Amino acid sequence: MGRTLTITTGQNRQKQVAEPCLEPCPIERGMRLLGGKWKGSILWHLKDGPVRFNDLARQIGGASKKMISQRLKEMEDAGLIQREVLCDRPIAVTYEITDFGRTAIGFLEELKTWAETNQL
Amino acid sequence: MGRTLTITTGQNRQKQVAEPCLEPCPIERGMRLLGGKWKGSILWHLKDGPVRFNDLARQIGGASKKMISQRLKEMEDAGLIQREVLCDRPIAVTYEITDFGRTAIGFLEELKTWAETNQL
DNA sequence: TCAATTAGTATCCTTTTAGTAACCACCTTT
DNA sequence: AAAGGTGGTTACTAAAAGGATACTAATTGA
Repeated sequence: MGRTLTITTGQNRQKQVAEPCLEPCPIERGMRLLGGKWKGSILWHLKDGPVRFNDLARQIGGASKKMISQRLKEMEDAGLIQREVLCDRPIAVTYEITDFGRTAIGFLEELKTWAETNQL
Repeated sequence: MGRTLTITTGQNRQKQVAEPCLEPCPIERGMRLLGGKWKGSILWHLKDGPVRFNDLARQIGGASKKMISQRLKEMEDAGLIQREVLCDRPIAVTYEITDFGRTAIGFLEELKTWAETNQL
């Protein structure tokens, strides 16, 4: 057993934990970035190269264009992906995974195989 | 580049993707189990042994008892954890990670270090 | 007796999320 | 012209999530 959970009872005779999670711990904060609905899927679909908006929306069946565009914006703000306008007048946009975003792929891979091996 | 994204235009002249995600792919399904708010944290806190309800609630600052009990129930239904009544009349309950739940710890560990090394 | 503990539940309320559908401007193809 | 494409946005709605507070009933300790 690694961690010890110490509970002390102070002179106010109120219980307190030695190491409470001061608000969100790393796991929680990581989840905020990648745990949102469709976020993992989106990042996963970008891992093999830039993808255009409508193609992405077509690939991720079940998510509406509204969802996709919302999540893309959030993920761009988080630095996970990058939006690039290839040209306007035929407008063309691609979304590309950033170096930072790529650091999360290993973890998504593990999640994927975990889900698959446990037939979820 | 591993995956090829083939888009065909049928005789109805409507675009379609070769391999659309038929509803939620493994990543999405995995996230449904572990991605909920506080779920990762809860599982993490159980990894070193059984913990009692109120201790858990004290450790995870920021989450209300209502949240904790809701999440615990969902995670028990998913088979990730196990509830055990030690005795009633002084009521005492512990929550313990199951073998299945333990299979997810590696992945949470990766998420944790990912979040920490990128100072999220 | 008073305060705190145990493990939750109940209620109310507000906020957030998610989904549908329509719509935009502009361009290309038939 | 009509239909389809591009990349989205807007409005509306329903559902879910989350927070705050109070409460239970039995027990323990000062």
